Amino acid sequence: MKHKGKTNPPGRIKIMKSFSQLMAQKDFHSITTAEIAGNAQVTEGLIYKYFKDKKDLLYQVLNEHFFEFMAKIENRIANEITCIEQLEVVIFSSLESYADNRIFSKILLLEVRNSPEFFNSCAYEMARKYSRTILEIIEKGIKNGEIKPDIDPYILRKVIIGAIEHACLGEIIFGKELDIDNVSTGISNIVFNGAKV
Amino acid sequence: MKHKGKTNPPGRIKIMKSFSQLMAQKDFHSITTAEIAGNAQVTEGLIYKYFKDKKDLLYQVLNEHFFEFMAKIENRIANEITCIEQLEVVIFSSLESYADNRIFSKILLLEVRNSPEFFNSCAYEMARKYSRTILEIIEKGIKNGEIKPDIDPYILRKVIIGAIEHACLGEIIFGKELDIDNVSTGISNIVFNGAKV
DNA sequence: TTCTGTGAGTAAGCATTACTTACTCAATTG
DNA sequence: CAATTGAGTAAGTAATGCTTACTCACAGAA
Repeated sequence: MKHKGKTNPPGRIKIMKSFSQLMAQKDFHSITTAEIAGNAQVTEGLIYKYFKDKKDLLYQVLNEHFFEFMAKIENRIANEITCIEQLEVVIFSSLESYADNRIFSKILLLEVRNSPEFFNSCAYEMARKYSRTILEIIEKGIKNGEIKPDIDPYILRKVIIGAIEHACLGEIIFGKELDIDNVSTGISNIVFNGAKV
Repeated sequence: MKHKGKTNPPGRIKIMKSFSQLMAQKDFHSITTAEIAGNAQVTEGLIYKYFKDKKDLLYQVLNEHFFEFMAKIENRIANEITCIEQLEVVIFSSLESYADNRIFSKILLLEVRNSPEFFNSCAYEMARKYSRTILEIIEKGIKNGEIKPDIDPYILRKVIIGAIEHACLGEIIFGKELDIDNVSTGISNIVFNGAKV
């Protein structure tokens, strides 16, 4: 019998917690279902009552984190007036969220992208929304004259998201400390003012 | 008996070719050793004569591609005089290489980063070299007055590499066509001249 | 020529792992 | 109280990555 998603039984919660803990220690593929179950003090079979497969568990954990991430960012954007300031807030908040939620960033930036199923998942819808938000701010900024009219908004978005994600990779992979203020103002400075003298 | 690496027997070549073909079709984890061997018309056991494990095969294929990648970039850099032009060449050539070598970019940007062993591999050494080259150009550009002195070279590098990699992800994941000229001049324009009016 | 060592390649098995099936038990609900 | 439903379990299965013990061909030394 499959889980309908109406309730949230303790077993389901324990499994997700256990899995999150393990994700902090090692990569997805080297985590076994036996390990997840053992760590959650549940039997292996129960995992498959609540999750289609191991990857579905990954996506659902990711999704939970994504909600918080988006809520925080959208709140902060609402407090800014100019488009440049809004983009600066996106850069800062993204870095901050990635930095103090290692599991989230690890899953999103390293684990899910290689499996095609992800792009049909609920978590991917959130990612698109985030991306769309950034594009809309850029387009608004071009219209109201804050951003140069000859800039391609899609490319500017690529630069911004790319910079954010790459800045976090070092942190995630090597556990390096990330100076969020420094890096976020650094990125903003380059992207908005340019590096050339 | 383990392979010493002195010769390059036909079986080894067939295995690498077969694996590359399969990587073009699906992701690493859903390729089985049986499939690799079958496609190469070799027995499964032979894989483990030439490669430590499945991942080692992945790294060795990646490494081969990396050599060409680096050779091309270094050649082109040598033809440019100013640092800005050199960085523009790095951006253009990276996009070009990623775009017309899907397997290489797929492996490097999607498959290897999540496994810690990669960072002890030979291929990772190449990646570091690439990264170091970019940093050195930036530092030279700051010294000779082409690049603003208040720019943090590490952050500028993050922005450049991040933009390149993110621009390629869409291509790799969704098979979208990438307008290399347009994207590379777009990235250069933003990074060097800034997006703000 | 014969002997010997070595590298290429194979066949069959082993251990682990993701996932399934058929079940129990307790709690609701009509 | 009977019936149904959801939480949880125990034991298995198929498949997959990897290992082991082997054969065969052949190049060079004696």
